[in-house]
Amino acid sequence: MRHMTASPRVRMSPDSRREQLLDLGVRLLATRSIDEISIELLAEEAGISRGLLYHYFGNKQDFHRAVVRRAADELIEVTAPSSDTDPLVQLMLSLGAYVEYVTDNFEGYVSLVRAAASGDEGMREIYEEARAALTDRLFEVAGREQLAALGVTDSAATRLMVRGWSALTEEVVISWVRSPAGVSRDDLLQRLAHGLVALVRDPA
Amino acid sequence: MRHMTASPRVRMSPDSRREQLLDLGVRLLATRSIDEISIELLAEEAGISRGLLYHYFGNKQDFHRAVVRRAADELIEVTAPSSDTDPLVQLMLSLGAYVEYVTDNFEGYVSLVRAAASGDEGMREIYEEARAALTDRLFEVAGREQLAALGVTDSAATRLMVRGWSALTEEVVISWVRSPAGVSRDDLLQRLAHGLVALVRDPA
DNA sequence: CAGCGTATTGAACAACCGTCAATAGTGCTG
DNA sequence: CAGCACTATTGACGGTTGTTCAATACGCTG
Repeated sequence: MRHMTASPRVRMSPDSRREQLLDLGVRLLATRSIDEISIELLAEEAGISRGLLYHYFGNKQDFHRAVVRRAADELIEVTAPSSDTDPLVQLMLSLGAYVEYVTDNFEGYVSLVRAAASGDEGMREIYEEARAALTDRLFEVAGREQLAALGVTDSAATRLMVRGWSALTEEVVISWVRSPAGVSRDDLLQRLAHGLVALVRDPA
Repeated sequence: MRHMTASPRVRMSPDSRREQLLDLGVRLLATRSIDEISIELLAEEAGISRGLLYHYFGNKQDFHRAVVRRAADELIEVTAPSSDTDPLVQLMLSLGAYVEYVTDNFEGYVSLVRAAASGDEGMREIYEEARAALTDRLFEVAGREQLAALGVTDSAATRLMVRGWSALTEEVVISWVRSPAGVSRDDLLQRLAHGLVALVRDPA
């Protein structure tokens, strides 16, 4: 039963206030889509006036972008690459961490993906960066030689398919978490990992 | 130079009025995202009052859904399956038609995909149906035996990967149309088609 | 051409975004 | 410890857009 006491006025340091608002934004993202987070709602939930938000973020769009960026950063951090030498093992581990994140953080993750697909250009840019960060590191650890050994060469077509695989993975994992339908976690990871290799391998 | 004459009041039959509004909605979708189509804008563009829209559609959400449903139906119709017997040829032809549609109708298509990813549940439902219609027919024409010959059996895992392949195809085609980066149309189609087969084939 | 059904309007209300001058915490200074 | 300055914070205001509803007028019918 909070909110009963309309505390008079709390003056915080700009940093902690900003932090508080961003955290709250990410937390709210688990319950509603990004554009259901109105300034109105956020201000009330944070116990501040609407006007204050504009002291920290230029406008609603800016705030939304900042929230999404933070959520994306969390995702990237949590699914950080391990230090295994075998690129396929590496891939499986990363995928596993990713699946775990989506599982534990389902609603929030869905909101993140949705936000990325919104009309806003800057929003999509943020998400593109995050996606790139997630996939690029998979290829960085595997040297050019190791990739060649798998029948993979770097090319525009390859990059295109990797991008596609990202979209596939998102869709499949979200769908799987919603209803696994008897598909085991290991099977899922196997198919995704092998899928990437198959999609990216040079045509015979 | 329309809009100069604020024609006094035109009384149309409910059917043609509804049609006009939906068509206009789809047309506007080529220029802006779905939620940039405000009632305000639409009413002005259609030369009617804002209030009238509520005579035909319950609210903005309903109208947006109707517009997206219509756009999705157009896509399905345009990429209708041919009558070739070889499922792989069939797939290539369908994919070709799809790529052509996206090319000719780029902005509108992007808006459609974005709308589908919006927060609205009903919106996504509409899009899910459309996606299912697009992929299901690929598998219907190929009989169970033909699929078996390709090493494919129907299962939850298969359906999951098909769904993922849809997302992949969307992403890849949109990305390719934006910047082909030297990848030929044939190469694109080849990779998508082979990709589907590889993703869906039973694990060795 | 009068009358009727209903397509259509426009005013009114609500919710929300964004701005800005005024207010009041907080730390510093003498 | 009192006063001061800095600035975080507020609240009221104007503008846009979604939604409702009683009043209006178009076009058909007898």
